[in-house]
Amino acid sequence: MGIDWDAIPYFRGIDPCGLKRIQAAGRQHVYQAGATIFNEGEACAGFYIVLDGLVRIYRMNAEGRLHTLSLLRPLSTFNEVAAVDGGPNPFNAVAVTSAETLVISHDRLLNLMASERALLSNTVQALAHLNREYIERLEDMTFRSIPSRLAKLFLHESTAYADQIAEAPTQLTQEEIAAILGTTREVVGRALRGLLNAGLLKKRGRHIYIADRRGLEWLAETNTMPERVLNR
Amino acid sequence: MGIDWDAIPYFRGIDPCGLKRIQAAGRQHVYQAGATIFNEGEACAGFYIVLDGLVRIYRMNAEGRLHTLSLLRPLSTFNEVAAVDGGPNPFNAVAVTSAETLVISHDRLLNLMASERALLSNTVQALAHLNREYIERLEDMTFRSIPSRLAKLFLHESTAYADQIAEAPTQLTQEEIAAILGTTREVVGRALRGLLNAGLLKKRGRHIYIADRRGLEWLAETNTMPERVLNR
DNA sequence: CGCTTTCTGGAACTTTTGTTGGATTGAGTA
DNA sequence: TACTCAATCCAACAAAAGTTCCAGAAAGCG
Repeated sequence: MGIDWDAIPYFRGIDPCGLKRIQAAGRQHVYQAGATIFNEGEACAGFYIVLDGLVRIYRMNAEGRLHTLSLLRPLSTFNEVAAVDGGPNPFNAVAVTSAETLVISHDRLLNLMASERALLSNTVQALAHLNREYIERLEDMTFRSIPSRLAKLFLHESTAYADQIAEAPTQLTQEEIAAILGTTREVVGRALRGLLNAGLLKKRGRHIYIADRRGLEWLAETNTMPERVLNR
Repeated sequence: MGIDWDAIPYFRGIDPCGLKRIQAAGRQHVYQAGATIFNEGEACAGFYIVLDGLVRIYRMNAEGRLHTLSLLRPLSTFNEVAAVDGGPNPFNAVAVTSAETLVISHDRLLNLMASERALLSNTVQALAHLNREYIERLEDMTFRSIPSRLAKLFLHESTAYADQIAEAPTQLTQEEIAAILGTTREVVGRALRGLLNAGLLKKRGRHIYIADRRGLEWLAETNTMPERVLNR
């Protein structure tokens, strides 16, 4: 099956010939659910493209608590940093579901960047974008409370799927959410209860829906619970 | 006065002719102590090189608490992310002391990168490096306690100046340290007292010295106070 | 279906961090 | 020297986050 290269920012504007060389430089890998893709600190594993499945990028502290930096779906890329500078992998990667990836080694990536001008400048753009994301997350961790980060997560996940009023990151367990926010399950449960009580979220059966988008936005931005606005 | 271009990673390996063109593309700016260089969210201010003085890169939350992302000395660079993607500045920059900078606008930087191959690939490396730093700081914020972050800061600052056993970031006020760690002055004071009591740091007059490097490293890595090792 | 496993709800408690406010020190300056 | 301003110290308190524990609910499976 062909890959939709244009859906991956790194490969935009590269001619078919170049794409062929890139594909030839890559190796495909299949992972079972739960399989480790690579570990933090190990020698550079190369540049990865998720072709199928779900991949978790995470870090773990000494006590075993883990922080999910991202959950990646197909056509997302990861480990660009190590792939580019050849240093050790900056985080762990694991296949959440069974997954398939395309890997380009550090050496080959450098070669490709040397011959494909567009790849090089796309990489600059992509790295800049990544940087912005990290700065944002860093500020979330320093300035925002957990309810606020949770609100942000709901807003983000809901718009990611569709702009419907009601969608929500409901397939995520509290454990997963905790790992994303960098806290523990209990705390997430408490915060979730808080948002439900405040009327920002609503539960129907298993699923949680956004009840008050404005309120969530307020909470996400200001870190304070919105005054109970009962105008609806 | 000439600039030591080789001391700036971005410009390594560029021939004198290219350096001349780069310098020609830059504009020099002088700032008084306390002057704002640019603000977060504003249109891209370009690529900055600190030529003289001390520059603070920071973010601020709604309540006015500020988070110092870095304090930059001469020949450091900043705002590369916005300069490269042309987006809004991701943080604020202010001259702490009177300062001098060289600025290259987004447009000109793109032109230079188009003609100077080495600049382009150096930028990829530099952005990757920046990324690693942010990942590291993100993990510090998620996993480490304030005493632990403080220990890390002391270790980092002390080695930054010299590898002497006793140096310490003592010219920083508690207020400054608090902004770097993303907390408040009081908390820093308390943590500092804790490290002094634990015998990890020592105070002589105004200055604070590292008394037990091993202990600090332990604290920075494990987040737990080292058992009182009285073997000295 | 019954059993096991995973996920959730929620209370009670501890620890850490943030906040407030007053006392003290010390460097610089009139 | 006396005054002033900034930095520090420290205690007491408030709030947020982390921990422990147990009881139910739902999902998956033999």
